[in-house]
Amino acid sequence: MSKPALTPQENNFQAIISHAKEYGFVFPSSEIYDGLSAVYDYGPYGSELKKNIRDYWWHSMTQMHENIVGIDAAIFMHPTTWKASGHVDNFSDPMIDNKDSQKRYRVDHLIEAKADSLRAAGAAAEADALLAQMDQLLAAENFEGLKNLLTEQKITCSVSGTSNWTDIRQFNLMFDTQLGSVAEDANTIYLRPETAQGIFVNFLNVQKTARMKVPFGIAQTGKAFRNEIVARQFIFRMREFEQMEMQFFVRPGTQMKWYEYWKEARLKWHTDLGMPANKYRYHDHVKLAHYADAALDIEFEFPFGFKELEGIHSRTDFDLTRHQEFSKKKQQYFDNDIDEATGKPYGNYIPYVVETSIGLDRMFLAVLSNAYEEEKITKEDGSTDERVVLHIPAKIAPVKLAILPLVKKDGLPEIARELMDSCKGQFKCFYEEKDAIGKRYRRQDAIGTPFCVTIDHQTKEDQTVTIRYRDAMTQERVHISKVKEIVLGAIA
RNA sequence: GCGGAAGUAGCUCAAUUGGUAGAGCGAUAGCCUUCCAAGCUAUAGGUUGCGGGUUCGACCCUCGUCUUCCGCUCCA
Repeated sequence: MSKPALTPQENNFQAIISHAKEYGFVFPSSEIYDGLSAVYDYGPYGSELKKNIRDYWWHSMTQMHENIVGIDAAIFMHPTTWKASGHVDNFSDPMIDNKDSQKRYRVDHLIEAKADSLRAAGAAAEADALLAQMDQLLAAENFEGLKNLLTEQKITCSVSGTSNWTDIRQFNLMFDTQLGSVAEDANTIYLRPETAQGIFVNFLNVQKTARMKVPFGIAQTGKAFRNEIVARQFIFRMREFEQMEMQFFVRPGTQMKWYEYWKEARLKWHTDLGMPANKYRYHDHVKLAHYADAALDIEFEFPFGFKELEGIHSRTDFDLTRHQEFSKKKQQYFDNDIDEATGKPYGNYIPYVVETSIGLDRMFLAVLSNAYEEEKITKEDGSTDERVVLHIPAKIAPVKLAILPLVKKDGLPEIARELMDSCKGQFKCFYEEKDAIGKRYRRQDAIGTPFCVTIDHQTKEDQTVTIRYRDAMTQERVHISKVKEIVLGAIA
């Protein structure tokens, strides 16, 4: 068996991963100990880029929308939170593999399918009994019993047609740990598998203290943790990842209007950043999660195909209602606005929620893979060359401006240092006087610096410098005093 | 998790049938002073992913393990 050739896209993805490591964007976690599966660290330029993406999002949410405020909730939450949210019940599924076909199934799906076929054959009572038995075994976490049930019911794999099953295993997607220093007194708590619940449990705190009126939103960025069975594709699916999400609380009945609004608004956020529209598409969910009445993904064309980048979910009043039930604390809002239909205030209700949730690490990967180019250059003498350049939008580029004295003598470094000092308080700058100027330009290309400024001997005569643009590789002379405003203009 | 493939310096790769690792690029320091990586000098950097086994001797053979990639699978 020969090794299948890599497609150009896969090849490109490998190159992006290598580039990310080589230039200090993303490192495998604990690499000196052979790494830790599906965990990555962000390096000097990676952490700048990630922070810039987060800031751009935060700014667009909490600063550009007067009715959105932010919070920063803890990763640890009361364990009941996850019972209310449904994660305890729905986030851990008993799985089983068929040894012949090597297909994996959720045990409950297999049994439900059998029940459906029984019902179709007119044995509705038998089907109900089967499901009742399954629920009982699931509740008791009796995996042996469940496997016996599969055997008794002669449930087979649809691919191999055999019932050569492995043992049932539980995959709990939530990480747990102990709260409290004394083990026997400890309670099991979970690392949050999503950030959303931190917003829901603070709904009234925020609404009251910030004096918010429906419709309004609460934004948050932060880490979430999922013990994925398979976590792969670089930073696309990690066990520890960062979400940027906003829960928008609306009057019941208006959720579809807001769902449409945020569907448009969120795609616009991406294109406003300069990301290409043709690499985006919507993907409507056909099968909805238990909490949603509408849901879609904004997908991005990664090097390995179109994949989910962001989700827009109409979560109804599911979460707040559940928290009200479990906490016994009312989660309602009093709406003083007049309902034109009745002439009276809308009164008390539990708001509906439209969620926008984007993976920061995925956005990082989208930006990086979109930016990466191995560009062929034709030089003035007709020979060709190649450069690796990251076309990162200037707004979020790790370094905005590189300041380069043409030579490191004749007083040029002093002028360059002066410019450096006047700019570095406003945006991230990089100073370098080593090596030929062309080499320094290429190094900046590799980390996506949009502007380079070169101080030469003419600068001493007329205070002009050369500003060189990353994408077009063109350059022009401008007065040294204009440099700061050119950069600020591009990143505002 | 299953199946397949791969791990040698920061990167790309070498190293006859098994004989105790080299190059280019890159990096660092200096010289040169030149607007798109190409000059000169020097330096650093590897228990060959890790751990056993076979052998006089292992980068090479073998077993295990870790990591990564591909295909399934899973994914609020």
